[in-house]
Amino acid sequence: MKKVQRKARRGGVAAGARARPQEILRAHLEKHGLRRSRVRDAVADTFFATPGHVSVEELTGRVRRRDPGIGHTTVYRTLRLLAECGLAEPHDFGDGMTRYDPVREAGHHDHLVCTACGTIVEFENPEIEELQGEVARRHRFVTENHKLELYGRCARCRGGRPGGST
Amino acid sequence: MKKVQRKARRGGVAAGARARPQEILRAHLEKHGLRRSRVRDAVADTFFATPGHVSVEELTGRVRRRDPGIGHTTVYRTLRLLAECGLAEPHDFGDGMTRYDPVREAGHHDHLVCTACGTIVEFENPEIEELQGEVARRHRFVTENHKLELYGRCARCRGGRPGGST
DNA sequence: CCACATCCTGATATTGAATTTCATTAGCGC
DNA sequence: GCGCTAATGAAATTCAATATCAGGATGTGG
Repeated sequence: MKKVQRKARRGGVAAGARARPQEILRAHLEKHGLRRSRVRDAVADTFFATPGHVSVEELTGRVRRRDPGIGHTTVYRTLRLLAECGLAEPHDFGDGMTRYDPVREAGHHDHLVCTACGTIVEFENPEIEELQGEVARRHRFVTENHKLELYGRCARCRGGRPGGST
Repeated sequence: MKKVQRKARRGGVAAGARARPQEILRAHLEKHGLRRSRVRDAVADTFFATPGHVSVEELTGRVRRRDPGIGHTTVYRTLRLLAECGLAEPHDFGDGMTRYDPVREAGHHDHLVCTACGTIVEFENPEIEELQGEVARRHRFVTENHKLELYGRCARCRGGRPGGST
């Protein structure tokens, strides 16, 4: 009906990614006849040195501390590359821009987002994943991807007050 | 840290909404010193007559079939109003625009999205909700909201081929 | 080491959803 | 009706994301 898959891309090496990120990227480049470059490396290295959930703008800033001339266009492109080979995962946490998570280990993780301070906490929960699989199966879907985000207020932001629940 | 709550708004009457939507909206307007208007009613009525997951653009089209002069600005504003009193729920399914779900009954529902044809299927799963609650509690969050979306290919779009899984 | 085809880069322009602005119109208490 | 104030919608604006394109970098074959 529409073009829904734009963001939810996923490339070759995905679920069981083990080799070092640089290796995976290099393989991906080679496979597609793409070239390495100083700039590309700078963006990728910087990306993997961040704690996570960076926006493109933030990452551009970080990269420029190392190499001031780098354009945001290239950062966008490199992040897309990383997303294509499963090394970066795009997220929309509702603040108007896409944030990218570096994918370091195999396990998928989901997020708790504090609506007050913006803190993002990661968690894994195999039981939920299992139930999701059941739901998909029941509806005859083959899932490629999923996202789960819980929005609320973290302990610090509630600062003592009790508060409700979902 | 940032302004994360822009989209994930939620107003007064929320979880157990029972009264007719029009009543809830009217109460919300009165409470905030806002006025009813022909246009507002047209947008709200049209919205509740849609099957769901409409984009603003689509809804504007539908509303204009009833009242051609209506501007998209007003549709945006009215949807925000509806979201504020818990009658509409904004979603980002990754196709570049926000889609709104009319909230008719109490139960929260989540979505299966086909990445091929764009079909959106709703489902409810109390067990998952329960596990989500546990996760939040474990991290000392009080959740206000959550979203869970499973992306994959529906039976029709797979057209026989088997395919993998998450 | 060089030439060349091709990819990469980044300034700039463009897109498109969403919001703001603002002059005008409409709702509502009196 | 009167007057206050909110609502409306055309137009302008914002802003993340993408496209364009001239010039630079890269790697290959000779």
